Amino acid sequence: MSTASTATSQMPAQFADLRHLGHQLFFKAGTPIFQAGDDAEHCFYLVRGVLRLSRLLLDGRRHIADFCDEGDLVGLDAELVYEVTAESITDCVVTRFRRRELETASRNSPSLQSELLELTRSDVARLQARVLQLGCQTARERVAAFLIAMAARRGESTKRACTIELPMTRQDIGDYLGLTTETVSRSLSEFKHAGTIRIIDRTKIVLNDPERLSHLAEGDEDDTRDLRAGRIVRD
Amino acid sequence: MSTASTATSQMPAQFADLRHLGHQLFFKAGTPIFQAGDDAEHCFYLVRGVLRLSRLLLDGRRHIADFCDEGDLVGLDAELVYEVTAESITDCVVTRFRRRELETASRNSPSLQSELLELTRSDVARLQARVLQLGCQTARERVAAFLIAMAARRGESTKRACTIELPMTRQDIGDYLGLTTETVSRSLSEFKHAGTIRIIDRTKIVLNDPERLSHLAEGDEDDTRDLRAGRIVRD
DNA sequence: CGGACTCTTGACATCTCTCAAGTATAGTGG
DNA sequence: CCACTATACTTGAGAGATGTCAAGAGTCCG
Repeated sequence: MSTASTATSQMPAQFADLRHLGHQLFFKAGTPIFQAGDDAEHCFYLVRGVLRLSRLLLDGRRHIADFCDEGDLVGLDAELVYEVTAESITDCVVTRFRRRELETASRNSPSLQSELLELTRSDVARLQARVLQLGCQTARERVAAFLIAMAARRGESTKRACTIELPMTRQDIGDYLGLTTETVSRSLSEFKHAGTIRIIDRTKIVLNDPERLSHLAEGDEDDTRDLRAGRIVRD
Repeated sequence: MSTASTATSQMPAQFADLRHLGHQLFFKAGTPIFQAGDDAEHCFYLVRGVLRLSRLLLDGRRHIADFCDEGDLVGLDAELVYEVTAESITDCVVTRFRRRELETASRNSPSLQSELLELTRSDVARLQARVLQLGCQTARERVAAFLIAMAARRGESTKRACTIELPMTRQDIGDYLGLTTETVSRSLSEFKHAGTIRIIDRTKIVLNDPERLSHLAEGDEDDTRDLRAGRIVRD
Protein backbone atom coordinates (compact mmCIF):
# COMPACT_ATOMS: atom_id res chain seq x y z
CA MET A 1 0.00 0.00 0.00
CA SER A 2 1.90 2.97 -1.20
CA THR A 3 0.42 6.42 -1.30
CA ALA A 4 0.61 9.59 -3.26
CA SER A 5 0.82 11.76 -0.29
CA THR A 6 4.16 12.96 0.86
CA ALA A 7 5.64 16.09 -0.57
CA THR A 8 9.23 15.63 -1.47
CA SER A 9 11.26 18.56 -0.55
CA GLN A 10 13.08 20.02 -3.54
CA MET A 11 13.35 19.53 -7.23
CA PRO A 12 16.78 18.02 -7.41
CA ALA A 13 19.21 19.03 -10.09
CA GLN A 14 18.67 15.85 -12.07
CA PHE A 15 15.03 16.61 -12.50
CA ALA A 16 15.77 19.81 -14.29
CA ASP A 17 16.49 17.72 -17.36
CA LEU A 18 13.01 16.35 -17.19
CA ARG A 19 11.20 19.62 -17.29
CA HIS A 20 10.70 19.37 -21.02
CA LEU A 21 8.62 16.26 -20.38
CA GLY A 22 6.11 18.28 -18.45
CA HIS A 23 3.31 20.68 -19.21
CA GLN A 24 2.79 23.80 -17.19
CA LEU A 25 -0.67 24.13 -15.63
CA PHE A 26 -2.43 26.75 -13.56
CA PHE A 27 -4.92 26.11 -10.77
CA LYS A 28 -7.00 28.71 -9.04
CA ALA A 29 -7.06 28.62 -5.24
CA GLY A 30 -9.42 25.95 -3.95
CA THR A 31 -9.29 23.67 -6.99
CA PRO A 32 -8.76 19.92 -6.91
CA ILE A 33 -5.66 18.78 -8.80
CA PHE A 34 -6.39 15.11 -8.39
CA GLN A 35 -8.71 13.05 -6.25
CA ALA A 36 -7.99 10.07 -4.05
CA GLY A 37 -8.88 7.06 -6.15
CA ASP A 38 -8.05 8.62 -9.51
CA ASP A 39 -5.67 6.75 -11.77
CA ALA A 40 -2.23 7.97 -10.80
CA GLU A 41 -1.17 8.83 -14.29
CA HIS A 42 0.74 11.99 -13.50
CA CYS A 43 2.98 13.48 -10.93
CA PHE A 44 3.33 17.18 -10.34
CA TYR A 45 6.14 19.55 -9.63
CA LEU A 46 4.83 22.53 -7.72
CA VAL A 47 6.38 25.64 -9.24
CA ARG A 48 4.42 28.18 -7.25
CA GLY A 49 1.71 28.10 -4.61
CA VAL A 50 0.63 25.90 -1.75
CA LEU A 51 -1.53 22.83 -1.82
CA ARG A 52 -2.86 20.30 0.61
CA LEU A 53 -2.99 16.52 0.41
CA SER A 54 -6.00 15.19 2.25
CA ARG A 55 -7.98 12.06 2.82
CA LEU A 56 -11.56 11.62 3.92
CA LEU A 57 -12.14 8.88 6.48
CA LEU A 58 -15.17 6.64 6.61
CA ASP A 59 -16.73 8.49 9.50
CA GLY A 60 -16.35 11.88 7.85
CA ARG A 61 -13.20 12.96 9.64
CA ARG A 62 -10.64 14.51 7.36
CA HIS A 63 -6.93 13.92 7.62
CA ILE A 64 -4.36 16.15 6.01
CA ALA A 65 -1.35 14.15 4.96
CA ASP A 66 0.78 17.11 4.03
CA PHE A 67 1.01 20.65 2.82
CA CYS A 68 3.12 21.24 -0.26
CA ASP A 69 5.17 24.22 -1.19
CA GLU A 70 7.11 25.58 -4.09
CA GLY A 71 9.60 22.96 -5.15
CA ASP A 72 7.71 19.95 -3.85
CA LEU A 73 7.05 16.91 -5.97
CA VAL A 74 3.59 15.44 -5.58
CA GLY A 75 2.02 12.15 -6.55
CA LEU A 76 5.26 10.36 -7.13
CA ASP A 77 4.77 7.53 -4.68
CA ALA A 78 1.32 6.46 -5.77
CA GLU A 79 0.98 2.87 -6.82
CA LEU A 80 -1.95 2.67 -9.25
CA VAL A 81 -4.29 5.29 -7.88
CA TYR A 82 -3.72 8.34 -5.74
CA GLU A 83 -4.26 7.65 -2.07
CA VAL A 84 -4.96 11.28 -1.28
CA THR A 85 -6.73 14.23 -2.80
CA ALA A 86 -4.59 17.20 -3.80
CA GLU A 87 -6.20 20.64 -3.71
CA SER A 88 -4.72 24.05 -4.26
CA ILE A 89 -4.89 26.33 -1.24
CA THR A 90 -3.53 29.34 -3.10
CA ASP A 91 -3.29 29.90 -6.83
CA CYS A 92 -0.80 27.33 -8.08
CA VAL A 93 1.50 26.79 -11.01
CA VAL A 94 2.52 23.18 -11.52
CA THR A 95 4.45 21.18 -14.06
CA ARG A 96 2.73 17.93 -14.82
CA PHE A 97 4.67 14.81 -15.81
CA ARG A 98 3.54 11.42 -16.90
CA ARG A 99 4.68 9.06 -14.18
CA ARG A 100 5.54 6.41 -16.72
CA GLU A 101 8.02 8.67 -18.42
CA LEU A 102 9.65 9.56 -15.15
CA GLU A 103 9.95 5.90 -14.28
CA THR A 104 11.46 5.09 -17.64
CA ALA A 105 13.91 7.92 -17.29
CA SER A 106 14.94 6.78 -13.84
CA ARG A 107 15.53 3.22 -14.99
CA ASN A 108 18.04 4.56 -17.45
CA SER A 109 19.69 6.95 -15.06
CA PRO A 110 21.32 5.67 -11.89
CA SER A 111 21.88 9.20 -10.70
CA LEU A 112 18.20 10.05 -11.12
CA GLN A 113 17.32 6.88 -9.29
CA SER A 114 19.57 7.70 -6.40
CA GLU A 115 17.98 11.15 -6.29
CA LEU A 116 14.61 9.49 -5.99
CA LEU A 117 15.92 7.34 -3.18
CA GLU A 118 17.23 10.43 -1.43
CA LEU A 119 13.88 12.18 -1.79
CA THR A 120 12.04 9.19 -0.46
CA ARG A 121 14.42 8.99 2.48
CA SER A 122 13.77 12.58 3.34
CA ASP A 123 10.06 11.77 3.27
CA VAL A 124 10.76 9.01 5.75
CA ALA A 125 12.58 11.43 8.00
CA ARG A 126 9.74 13.97 7.80
CA LEU A 127 7.17 11.31 8.55
CA GLN A 128 9.13 10.01 11.49
CA ALA A 129 9.19 13.48 12.94
CA ARG A 130 5.43 13.69 12.50
CA VAL A 131 4.83 10.34 14.12
CA LEU A 132 6.85 11.59 17.07
CA GLN A 133 4.88 14.81 17.11
CA LEU A 134 1.47 13.20 16.93
CA GLY A 135 2.35 10.44 19.32
CA CYS A 136 3.99 12.43 22.08
CA GLN A 137 3.07 16.08 21.95
CA THR A 138 0.32 18.16 23.49
CA ALA A 139 -1.83 20.50 21.45
CA ARG A 140 0.31 23.53 22.27
CA GLU A 141 3.51 21.68 21.47
CA ARG A 142 2.14 20.61 18.09
CA VAL A 143 1.05 24.09 17.15
CA ALA A 144 4.38 25.55 18.25
CA ALA A 145 6.22 22.91 16.25
CA PHE A 146 4.02 23.64 13.25
CA LEU A 147 4.83 27.34 13.34
CA ILE A 148 8.54 26.60 13.62
CA ALA A 149 8.33 24.13 10.75
CA MET A 150 6.55 26.68 8.58
CA ALA A 151 9.28 29.20 9.35
CA ALA A 152 11.98 26.64 8.62
CA ARG A 153 10.46 25.96 5.20
CA ARG A 154 11.18 29.54 4.22
CA GLY A 155 14.73 28.98 5.34
CA GLU A 156 14.20 31.13 8.41
CA SER A 157 16.43 30.30 11.34
CA THR A 158 14.77 29.75 14.69
CA LYS A 159 16.91 32.47 16.19
CA ARG A 160 15.40 35.64 14.84
CA ALA A 161 11.90 37.02 14.76
CA CYS A 162 10.24 36.50 11.41
CA THR A 163 6.88 36.59 9.66
CA ILE A 164 5.30 33.48 8.26
CA GLU A 165 2.40 32.88 5.90
CA LEU A 166 -0.30 30.40 6.81
CA PRO A 167 -2.44 30.27 3.68
CA MET A 168 -4.34 27.25 5.01
CA THR A 169 -7.30 27.56 7.36
CA ARG A 170 -7.24 26.71 11.07
CA GLN A 171 -9.33 23.70 10.12
CA ASP A 172 -6.61 22.57 7.75
CA ILE A 173 -3.99 23.01 10.45
CA GLY A 174 -6.15 21.10 12.89
CA ASP A 175 -6.67 18.22 10.48
CA TYR A 176 -2.94 18.15 9.90
CA LEU A 177 -2.03 18.14 13.59
CA GLY A 178 -4.82 15.91 14.81
CA LEU A 179 -6.58 18.75 16.64
CA THR A 180 -9.80 20.67 16.25
CA THR A 181 -10.07 24.15 14.81
CA GLU A 182 -10.91 25.49 18.24
CA THR A 183 -7.87 23.98 19.89
CA VAL A 184 -5.57 25.37 17.20
CA SER A 185 -7.16 28.75 17.64
CA ARG A 186 -6.84 28.62 21.41
CA SER A 187 -3.19 27.64 21.23
CA LEU A 188 -2.47 30.51 18.90
CA SER A 189 -4.32 32.88 21.20
CA GLU A 190 -2.24 31.70 24.13
CA PHE A 191 0.96 32.35 22.24
CA LYS A 192 -0.38 35.74 21.29
CA HIS A 193 -1.27 36.65 24.86
CA ALA A 194 2.14 35.46 26.01
CA GLY A 195 3.70 37.77 23.42
CA THR A 196 5.42 34.90 21.65
CA ILE A 197 3.64 35.60 18.39
CA ARG A 198 1.62 38.35 16.83
CA ILE A 199 -1.34 37.61 14.61
CA ILE A 200 -1.49 40.16 11.83
CA ASP A 201 -4.35 38.57 9.94
CA ARG A 202 -5.72 35.14 9.07
CA THR A 203 -2.68 34.22 7.08
CA LYS A 204 0.18 36.24 8.51
CA ILE A 205 1.83 35.57 11.85
CA VAL A 206 4.91 37.19 13.31
CA LEU A 207 7.06 34.89 15.39
CA ASN A 208 8.41 37.31 17.98
CA ASP A 209 10.31 34.65 19.84
CA PRO A 210 10.97 31.60 17.68
CA GLU A 211 13.37 30.24 20.25
CA ARG A 212 10.68 30.05 22.88
CA LEU A 213 8.39 28.37 20.37
CA SER A 214 11.09 25.79 19.76
CA HIS A 215 11.33 25.16 23.46
CA LEU A 216 7.56 24.85 23.68
CA ALA A 217 7.64 22.38 20.84
CA GLU A 218 10.06 20.21 22.78
CA GLY A 219 8.07 20.17 25.94
CA ASP A 220 9.59 23.01 27.99
CA GLU A 221 6.16 24.35 28.53
CA ASP A 222 6.75 26.08 31.78
CA ASP A 223 8.15 29.28 30.27
CA THR A 224 4.75 30.62 29.40
CA ARG A 225 2.76 29.27 32.27
CA ASP A 226 3.25 32.45 34.28
CA LEU A 227 2.20 34.57 31.32
CA ARG A 228 -0.74 32.46 30.43
CA ALA A 229 -2.96 33.68 33.23
CA GLY A 230 -4.54 36.79 31.99
CA ARG A 231 -1.89 39.25 31.05
CA ILE A 232 -3.07 40.78 27.83
CA VAL A 233 -0.57 41.86 25.25
CA ARG A 234 -1.93 44.28 22.75
CA ASP A 235 -1.99 42.94 19.25
CA MET B 1 17.82 14.55 8.91
CA SER B 2 17.49 10.90 8.15
CA THR B 3 17.10 8.30 10.81
CA ALA B 4 17.90 4.72 11.54
CA SER B 5 14.49 3.88 12.68
CA THR B 6 12.09 2.28 10.33
CA ALA B 7 12.02 -1.43 9.90
CA THR B 8 11.98 -2.40 6.31
CA SER B 9 9.71 -5.24 5.68
CA GLN B 10 11.45 -8.17 4.07
CA MET B 11 14.87 -9.20 2.97
CA PRO B 12 14.42 -8.97 -0.76
CA ALA B 13 15.90 -11.53 -3.05
CA GLN B 14 18.73 -9.26 -4.10
CA PHE B 15 20.01 -9.03 -0.57
CA ALA B 16 20.53 -12.74 -0.35
CA ASP B 17 23.72 -12.25 -2.35
CA LEU B 18 24.97 -9.93 0.33
CA ARG B 19 24.70 -12.34 3.18
CA HIS B 20 28.33 -13.34 2.89
CA LEU B 21 29.21 -9.74 3.71
CA GLY B 22 27.62 -10.08 7.11
CA HIS B 23 28.43 -11.69 10.40
CA GLN B 24 25.84 -13.55 12.38
CA LEU B 25 25.35 -12.26 15.94
CA PHE B 26 23.23 -13.31 18.87
CA PHE B 27 21.60 -10.97 21.38
CA LYS B 28 19.88 -12.06 24.56
CA ALA B 29 16.46 -10.58 25.26
CA GLY B 30 16.71 -7.04 26.65
CA THR B 31 20.10 -6.20 25.15
CA PRO B 32 20.95 -3.01 23.29
CA ILE B 33 22.09 -3.58 19.72
CA PHE B 34 22.97 0.02 19.09
CA GLN B 35 22.29 3.30 20.84
CA ALA B 36 20.93 6.54 19.45
CA GLY B 37 23.95 8.68 18.77
CA ASP B 38 26.34 5.84 18.00
CA ASP B 39 28.25 5.97 14.74
CA ALA B 40 26.00 4.26 12.23
CA GLU B 41 28.63 1.90 10.95
CA HIS B 42 26.44 -1.16 10.53
CA CYS B 43 23.02 -2.15 9.49
CA PHE B 44 21.31 -5.32 10.64
CA TYR B 45 19.18 -7.97 9.10
CA LEU B 46 16.97 -9.53 11.74
CA VAL B 47 17.02 -13.29 11.20
CA ARG B 48 15.06 -14.23 14.28
CA GLY B 49 13.46 -12.40 17.19
CA VAL B 50 11.79 -9.09 17.87
CA LEU B 51 13.36 -5.78 18.68
CA ARG B 52 12.26 -2.27 19.39
CA LEU B 53 13.54 1.03 18.07
CA SER B 54 13.13 3.76 20.66
CA ARG B 55 14.07 7.31 21.39
CA LEU B 56 14.24 9.13 24.72
CA LEU B 57 12.86 12.65 24.68
CA LEU B 58 14.23 15.55 26.64
CA ASP B 59 11.51 15.40 29.26
CA GLY B 60 11.96 11.70 29.90
CA ARG B 61 9.11 10.49 27.71
CA ARG B 62 10.00 7.56 25.54
CA HIS B 63 8.86 7.11 21.97
CA ILE B 64 8.95 3.82 20.17
CA ALA B 65 9.59 4.34 16.51
CA ASP B 66 8.97 0.76 15.49
CA PHE B 67 9.01 -2.88 16.38
CA CYS B 68 11.03 -5.14 14.12
CA ASP B 69 10.43 -8.71 13.21
CA GLU B 70 12.12 -11.55 11.42
CA GLY B 71 13.09 -10.34 7.99
CA ASP B 72 13.33 -6.64 8.83
CA LEU B 73 16.33 -4.55 7.93
CA VAL B 74 17.41 -2.11 10.61
CA GLY B 75 19.70 0.88 10.65
CA LEU B 76 19.76 1.33 6.92
CA ASP B 77 18.48 4.87 6.76
CA ALA B 78 20.80 6.39 9.31
CA GLU B 79 22.90 9.30 8.10
CA LEU B 80 26.00 9.44 10.29
CA VAL B 81 24.69 8.29 13.63
CA TYR B 82 21.70 6.22 14.62
CA GLU B 83 18.69 8.33 15.52
CA VAL B 84 17.14 5.62 17.64
CA THR B 85 18.22 2.96 20.07
CA ALA B 86 17.66 -0.66 19.05
CA GLU B 87 17.07 -3.20 21.79
CA SER B 88 16.17 -6.85 21.62
CA ILE B 89 12.81 -7.71 23.13
CA THR B 90 13.26 -11.43 22.68
CA ASP B 91 16.45 -13.37 22.02
CA CYS B 92 17.59 -12.29 18.57
CA VAL B 93 19.74 -13.53 15.75
CA VAL B 94 20.93 -10.82 13.40
CA THR B 95 23.25 -10.56 10.46
CA ARG B 96 25.38 -7.46 10.69
CA PHE B 97 26.60 -5.64 7.58
CA ARG B 98 28.90 -2.70 7.16
CA ARG B 99 26.76 0.03 5.73
CA ARG B 100 29.60 1.19 3.50
CA GLU B 101 29.75 -2.15 1.80
CA LEU B 102 26.04 -2.21 1.22
CA GLU B 103 26.19 1.27 -0.26
CA THR B 104 29.05 0.32 -2.53
CA ALA B 105 27.21 -2.77 -3.64
CA SER B 106 24.08 -0.79 -4.40
CA ARG B 107 25.97 1.76 -6.47
CA ASN B 108 27.09 -1.06 -8.70
CA SER B 109 23.74 -2.74 -8.88
CA PRO B 110 20.72 -0.93 -10.27
CA SER B 111 18.48 -3.77 -9.25
CA LEU B 112 19.70 -3.60 -5.66
CA GLN B 113 19.20 0.13 -5.71
CA SER B 114 15.67 -0.18 -6.95
CA GLU B 115 15.03 -2.74 -4.23
CA LEU B 116 16.24 -0.19 -1.70
CA LEU B 117 13.89 2.38 -3.19
CA GLU B 118 11.03 -0.08 -2.94
CA LEU B 119 11.85 -0.81 0.69
CA THR B 120 12.03 2.86 1.52
CA ARG B 121 8.70 3.44 -0.21
CA SER B 122 7.07 0.77 1.85
CA ASP B 123 8.48 2.53 4.92
CA VAL B 124 6.79 5.69 3.70
CA ALA B 125 3.51 3.87 3.35
CA ARG B 126 3.80 2.37 6.83
CA LEU B 127 4.64 5.73 8.33
CA GLN B 128 1.74 7.41 6.57
CA ALA B 129 -0.57 4.86 8.04
CA ARG B 130 0.86 5.57 11.47
CA VAL B 131 0.50 9.31 11.07
CA LEU B 132 -3.13 8.73 10.21
CA GLN B 133 -3.52 6.45 13.19
CA LEU B 134 -1.89 8.78 15.69
CA GLY B 135 -3.55 11.85 14.28
CA CYS B 136 -7.11 10.63 13.99
CA GLN B 137 -7.75 7.62 16.16
CA THR B 138 -8.95 7.14 19.70
CA ALA B 139 -7.15 4.92 22.19
CA ARG B 140 -9.38 1.94 21.50
CA GLU B 141 -9.04 2.36 17.75
CA ARG B 142 -5.26 2.46 18.02
CA VAL B 143 -5.07 -0.65 20.14
CA ALA B 144 -7.46 -2.49 17.83
CA ALA B 145 -5.41 -1.44 14.83
CA PHE B 146 -2.25 -2.54 16.57
CA LEU B 147 -3.63 -6.01 17.22
CA ILE B 148 -4.74 -6.32 13.62
CA ALA B 149 -1.35 -5.13 12.39
CA MET B 150 0.42 -7.67 14.57
CA ALA B 151 -1.81 -10.38 13.15
CA ALA B 152 -1.20 -9.18 9.61
CA ARG B 153 2.55 -9.41 10.13
CA ARG B 154 2.21 -13.12 10.61
CA GLY B 155 0.31 -13.24 7.39
CA GLU B 156 -2.96 -13.90 9.20
CA SER B 157 -6.03 -12.72 7.39
CA THR B 158 -8.44 -10.49 9.26
CA LYS B 159 -11.21 -12.96 8.58
CA ARG B 160 -10.46 -15.84 10.89
CA ALA B 161 -9.76 -16.07 14.61
CA CYS B 162 -6.06 -16.36 15.33
CA THR B 163 -3.54 -16.12 18.13
CA ILE B 164 -0.88 -13.42 18.17
CA GLU B 165 2.29 -12.95 20.17
CA LEU B 166 2.96 -9.64 21.89
CA PRO B 167 6.47 -10.07 23.23
CA MET B 168 6.68 -6.37 24.08
CA THR B 169 5.32 -4.93 27.33
CA ARG B 170 2.16 -2.83 27.61
CA GLN B 171 4.48 0.08 28.23
CA ASP B 172 6.19 -0.57 24.90
CA ILE B 173 2.83 -0.71 23.15
CA GLY B 174 1.79 2.50 24.84
CA ASP B 175 4.96 4.30 23.83
CA TYR B 176 4.41 3.07 20.30
CA LEU B 177 0.78 4.16 20.12
CA GLY B 178 1.13 7.41 22.04
CA LEU B 179 -0.85 6.08 25.02
CA THR B 180 -0.10 5.17 28.61
CA THR B 181 0.30 1.63 29.88
CA GLU B 182 -2.95 1.96 31.77
CA THR B 183 -4.91 3.02 28.72
CA VAL B 184 -3.55 0.14 26.68
CA SER B 185 -4.46 -2.23 29.44
CA ARG B 186 -7.95 -0.79 29.77
CA SER B 187 -8.57 -1.04 26.04
CA LEU B 188 -7.48 -4.67 26.03
CA SER B 189 -9.74 -5.36 29.00
CA GLU B 190 -12.66 -3.82 27.18
CA PHE B 191 -12.07 -6.02 24.16
CA LYS B 192 -11.78 -8.97 26.47
CA HIS B 193 -15.04 -8.21 28.25
CA ALA B 194 -16.73 -7.74 24.90
CA GLY B 195 -15.49 -11.17 23.89
CA THR B 196 -13.55 -9.79 20.94
CA ILE B 197 -10.24 -11.09 22.25
CA ARG B 198 -9.04 -13.53 24.83
CA ILE B 199 -5.92 -12.83 26.87
CA ILE B 200 -4.07 -16.06 27.45
CA ASP B 201 -1.06 -14.53 29.13
CA ARG B 202 1.15 -11.44 29.00
CA THR B 203 2.30 -12.22 25.51
CA LYS B 204 -0.42 -14.32 23.90
CA ILE B 205 -3.74 -12.96 22.75
CA VAL B 206 -6.44 -14.73 20.80
CA LEU B 207 -8.32 -12.58 18.34
CA ASN B 208 -11.76 -14.13 18.46
CA ASP B 209 -13.26 -11.65 16.07
CA PRO B 210 -10.60 -9.94 13.94
CA GLU B 211 -13.27 -8.49 11.72
CA ARG B 212 -14.84 -6.59 14.57
CA LEU B 213 -11.39 -5.36 15.58
CA SER B 214 -10.88 -4.09 12.06
CA HIS B 215 -14.13 -2.22 12.26
CA LEU B 216 -13.16 -0.77 15.61
CA ALA B 217 -9.86 0.32 14.13
CA GLU B 218 -11.72 2.23 11.46
CA GLY B 219 -14.03 4.00 13.82
CA ASP B 220 -17.14 1.81 13.80
CA GLU B 221 -17.07 1.83 17.53
CA ASP B 222 -20.71 1.32 18.14
CA ASP B 223 -20.62 -2.46 17.76
CA THR B 224 -19.27 -2.98 21.21
CA ARG B 225 -20.94 -0.18 23.04
CA ASP B 226 -23.81 -2.39 24.14
CA LEU B 227 -21.39 -5.01 25.36
CA ARG B 228 -19.10 -2.62 27.11
CA ALA B 229 -21.35 -1.99 30.06
CA GLY B 230 -20.56 -4.67 32.50
CA ARG B 231 -21.17 -8.00 30.87
CA ILE B 232 -18.33 -10.20 31.98
CA VAL B 233 -17.01 -12.85 29.66
CA ARG B 234 -15.00 -15.52 31.41
CA ASP B 235 -11.41 -15.67 30.34
C1' DC C 1 9.77 -18.82 48.80
C1' DG C 2 10.77 -13.94 48.16
C1' DG C 3 11.41 -9.92 45.48
C1' DA C 4 10.96 -7.44 41.39
C1' DC C 5 8.43 -6.49 37.69
C1' DT C 6 4.36 -6.26 34.89
C1' DC C 7 -0.33 -5.89 34.49
C1' DT C 8 -4.95 -4.51 35.93
C1' DT C 9 -8.25 -1.66 38.09
C1' DG C 10 -10.07 2.40 40.55
C1' DA C 11 -10.49 7.37 41.68
C1' DC C 12 -9.49 11.69 40.34
C1' DA C 13 -7.30 15.51 37.49
C1' DT C 14 -6.48 17.47 33.22
C1' DC C 15 -6.67 18.13 28.49
C1' DT C 16 -9.01 18.33 24.34
C1' DC C 17 -13.42 17.98 22.08
C1' DT C 18 -18.17 19.38 21.45
C1' DC C 19 -21.59 22.60 21.17
C1' DA C 20 -22.83 27.24 20.94
C1' DA C 21 -22.56 32.09 20.41
C1' DG C 22 -20.47 36.12 18.89
C1' DT C 23 -16.95 38.65 16.00
C1' DA C 24 -14.18 39.51 12.07
C1' DT C 25 -13.19 39.02 7.29
C1' DA C 26 -13.71 38.18 2.42
C1' DG C 27 -16.41 37.91 -1.40
C1' DT C 28 -20.67 39.27 -4.06
C1' DG C 29 -24.10 41.87 -6.03
C1' DG C 30 -26.39 46.06 -6.12
C1' DC D 1 -18.66 52.06 -2.55
C1' DC D 2 -21.75 49.89 0.48
C1' DA D 3 -24.67 46.32 2.24
C1' DC D 4 -25.25 41.54 2.61
C1' DT D 5 -23.97 36.94 3.03
C1' DA D 6 -21.04 33.19 3.68
C1' DT D 7 -17.10 31.73 5.76
C1' DA D 8 -13.46 31.70 8.98
C1' DC D 9 -12.00 32.71 13.42
C1' DT D 10 -12.28 33.33 18.43
C1' DT D 11 -14.02 32.52 22.90
C1' DG D 12 -16.80 30.33 26.56
C1' DA D 13 -19.03 26.48 29.09
C1' DG D 14 -19.58 21.88 29.79
C1' DA D 15 -18.70 16.86 28.50
C1' DG D 16 -15.88 13.16 27.54
C1' DA D 17 -11.54 10.87 26.98
C1' DT D 18 -7.06 9.97 28.44
C1' DG D 19 -3.43 10.81 31.81
C1' DT D 20 -1.93 10.58 36.67
C1' DC D 21 -1.52 8.54 40.98
C1' DA D 22 -2.18 4.71 43.82
C1' DA D 23 -3.15 0.12 45.26
C1' DG D 24 -3.53 -4.66 44.54
C1' DA D 25 -3.00 -8.98 41.76
C1' DG D 26 -0.49 -11.87 38.86
C1' DT D 27 3.87 -13.67 37.00
C1' DC D 28 8.67 -14.59 36.42
C1' DC D 29 13.17 -15.54 38.15
C1' DG D 30 16.57 -16.40 41.31
